[in-house]
Amino acid sequence: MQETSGINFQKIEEKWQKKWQEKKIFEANIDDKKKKFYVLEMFPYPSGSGLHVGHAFNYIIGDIFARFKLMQGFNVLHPIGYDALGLPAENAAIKDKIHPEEYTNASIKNFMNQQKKLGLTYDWTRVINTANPEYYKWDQWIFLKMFEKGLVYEKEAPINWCPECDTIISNEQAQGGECERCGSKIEIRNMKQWFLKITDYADRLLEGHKKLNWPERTIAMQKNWIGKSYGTEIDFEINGKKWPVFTTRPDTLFGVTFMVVSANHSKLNELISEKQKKDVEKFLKKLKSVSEKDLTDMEKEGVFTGSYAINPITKDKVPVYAGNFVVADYGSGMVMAVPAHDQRDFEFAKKYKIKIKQVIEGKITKERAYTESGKLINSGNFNGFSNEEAKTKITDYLITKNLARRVTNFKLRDWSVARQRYWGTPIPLLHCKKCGVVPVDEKDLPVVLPKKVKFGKGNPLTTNEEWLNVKCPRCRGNARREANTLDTFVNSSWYFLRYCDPNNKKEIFNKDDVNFWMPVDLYIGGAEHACMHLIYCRFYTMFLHDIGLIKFEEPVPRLFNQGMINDEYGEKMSKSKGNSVEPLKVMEEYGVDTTRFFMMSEASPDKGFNWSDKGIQGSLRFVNKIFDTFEKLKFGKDSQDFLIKLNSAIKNISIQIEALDYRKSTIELRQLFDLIANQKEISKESFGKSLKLLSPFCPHITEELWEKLGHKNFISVSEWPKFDEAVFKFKTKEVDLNEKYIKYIKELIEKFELNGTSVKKVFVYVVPFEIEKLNKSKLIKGIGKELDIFSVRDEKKYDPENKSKKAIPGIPGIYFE
RNA sequence: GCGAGUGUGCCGGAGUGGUCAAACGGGCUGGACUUAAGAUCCAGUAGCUUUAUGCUUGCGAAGGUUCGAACCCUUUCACUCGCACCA
Repeated sequence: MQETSGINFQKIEEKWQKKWQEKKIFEANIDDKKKKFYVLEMFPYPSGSGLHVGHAFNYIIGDIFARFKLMQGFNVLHPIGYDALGLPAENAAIKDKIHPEEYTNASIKNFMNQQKKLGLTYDWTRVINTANPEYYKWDQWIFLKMFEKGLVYEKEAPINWCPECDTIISNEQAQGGECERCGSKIEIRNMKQWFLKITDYADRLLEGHKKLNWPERTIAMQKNWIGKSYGTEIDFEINGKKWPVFTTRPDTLFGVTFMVVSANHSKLNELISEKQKKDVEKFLKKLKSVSEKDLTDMEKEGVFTGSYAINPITKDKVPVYAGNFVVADYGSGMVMAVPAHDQRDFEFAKKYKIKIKQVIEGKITKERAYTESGKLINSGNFNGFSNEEAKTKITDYLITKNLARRVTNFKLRDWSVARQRYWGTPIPLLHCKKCGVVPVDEKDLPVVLPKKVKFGKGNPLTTNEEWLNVKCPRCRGNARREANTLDTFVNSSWYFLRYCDPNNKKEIFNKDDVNFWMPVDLYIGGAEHACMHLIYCRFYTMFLHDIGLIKFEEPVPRLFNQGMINDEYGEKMSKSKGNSVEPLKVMEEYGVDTTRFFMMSEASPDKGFNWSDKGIQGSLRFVNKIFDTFEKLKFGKDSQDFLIKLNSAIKNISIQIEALDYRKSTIELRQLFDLIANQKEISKESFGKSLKLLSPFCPHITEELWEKLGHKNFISVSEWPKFDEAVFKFKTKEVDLNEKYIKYIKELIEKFELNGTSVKKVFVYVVPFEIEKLNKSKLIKGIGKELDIFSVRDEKKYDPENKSKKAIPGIPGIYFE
């Protein structure tokens, strides 16, 4: 605590936090008389190191909104929980030689204690913990429902393997060829694995975007990730067999001079001739030595397979190459190459001296293919058509010959959900020798994680034989449990539903509760989840909707991405760099409210900022000054100036909080309290209103001063002040329009009178703020005509239909009678 | 390459057609208070002079629209973030 402040913030904080808790003012209950509002921050992964500034920032942003809505009279649900399962806990536990469960429970306890110090409006009766079998039971239950509906399947596929985490990870978690958790280079392995058929929902995930009030870049990222494209799948004949190839450019079919199959294609062997075998093997070996990450920067390379493909339309025979730049699991893993009109194919053709055949008019240079549109040439019957027309015509022609189909392709892959690690939700499936894969009976849920396992290399769950061996519910024979656990993103895909009814043991949730509180009216979290959690949770919600459990398809109509907080020099905070700021230490030193106010005044919540201790001094000054002002304040009558400021603050802050533009509110509050400090006297009521405006930002000190002001209720749940427009009519200061403007009006009048129109009266528009300040008589004198003044900001708002005021075309702001 | 942004004083950033040398913070300079420091308060912080509710210049750059542009349009440059060989 700063010695100089003289105010014991800690005492005030503890006092009010205790009172809030005792009176349960933040506990949510279903109440049909009030409108509900569900504010949610992304629940944390409880790591051993406790809260970092990013957490605090996240919670405070949500808390201010929740407090605002509470004061506006909404029935607010503002819960918190812990995303407790997952690899880091397991790894940390192994390192510390304790059980992941103990590690996690200790971390949660620590997190909760720290969160409670922030003065947040959480409803602590609704806390959830995903590591609790009562929670993950329902993960398993949903999984079985998906299994029932055919959305769960097992297949051998190339998957992302993280050697560091010793497990498979999903595409979403392996972006850029690096593990999302630990940053290790991802290996591609072929393994039999469990998938959720999220691709079934690809179209609806895209479609749903239209309904969402989300940051555009988040939507753009999701769209990009889902990657829908329309095209044509054309059959080429290779060695007497049909090979489909996906293209978005069927118009260039006459220009195909070679084919490229992915070097990772599962049927590559069928294409390799005896003669080329050695070359291909050499090439594949070389590729293996390069990680996927480096591959993206690599030059396009390939090797001739020895096979030729027959172009279905020209009957040309073109060589088939195996290449490093073709994605194995997109389309059919093979592309038709048109070097004249595709830059990649162009580079490849140059390198391997393959023929380039131009089929669209345009300039091809030494370095660049022609990728723009144009008229078709060298394309048989299709010459002369624009390439856009040709896309349709050629596709139609091929379809009549049964050589092609119109298809839609997605970049989105099915969600690989199985993890070969311990600290996750056990997959509720059994392997029976007779019956094959059998789902666990619903009544046997939850499948609880066995406590006794050996941690080390490999999957710990395979070390407990007692747990693994079970009877098959179908044939009563011997079966073994599926030893994989679910990706922890499964746990977080529906947790917001559980908050609505967190302790239900009989069902996943009470439908009435969920349909009352959901959807989440405001969801706040980091942008890094755009293509993971935020896609998964939409998928889960759609699924639960489809099986009739919930009425809505989109869980989060409004999303807010908070910015990052970096250190003073703009560097990302990290423990290893030693530049991280511990929010609780700062709060101990400066007080919670000061820190809250500081964080919100540094930058808009969506932008983030570079943390500097210097800045917090300013906020401390502000908070201290409020106490100081209160001591010196004389209560009496409000001045007009102050009433105007207070009411504009009420109006502005209400709008700003609604838009999560908190930074501007902190400025407004500074100005307001500065003005209060300069008032000779002020009414108690107005001071109270000012405190209310500050309350969401600085809840403890405003509670304290509210009490000192003589109130018996909590300011936190008092009524948000109302804006009084009547106050504004007192503005009277005079202002002149600029001389040039007057001159311009005069010139116009002259022009009109020269044309024979006599001008009797002029209508002038000014900005609303100026209208009461305008020196009208001076203006009339300047122009030499009678005039009316309009308070209109935008000339487009004028009513040109109103015949009595004739508008001069093209010239805003002046009207003649 | 594609997508989303950003560019204003010493710094963070307000301002999105007329209230504008530019809010509000921070920093710096000077002053008051103090034995001193801190805290607090006051003044200054683009240039010029006639020191003024003065003039000029100015909001990445260049054009344009307008009586009037940081704000609208066009071109351009720079930076940040995200995705990326998706055919």
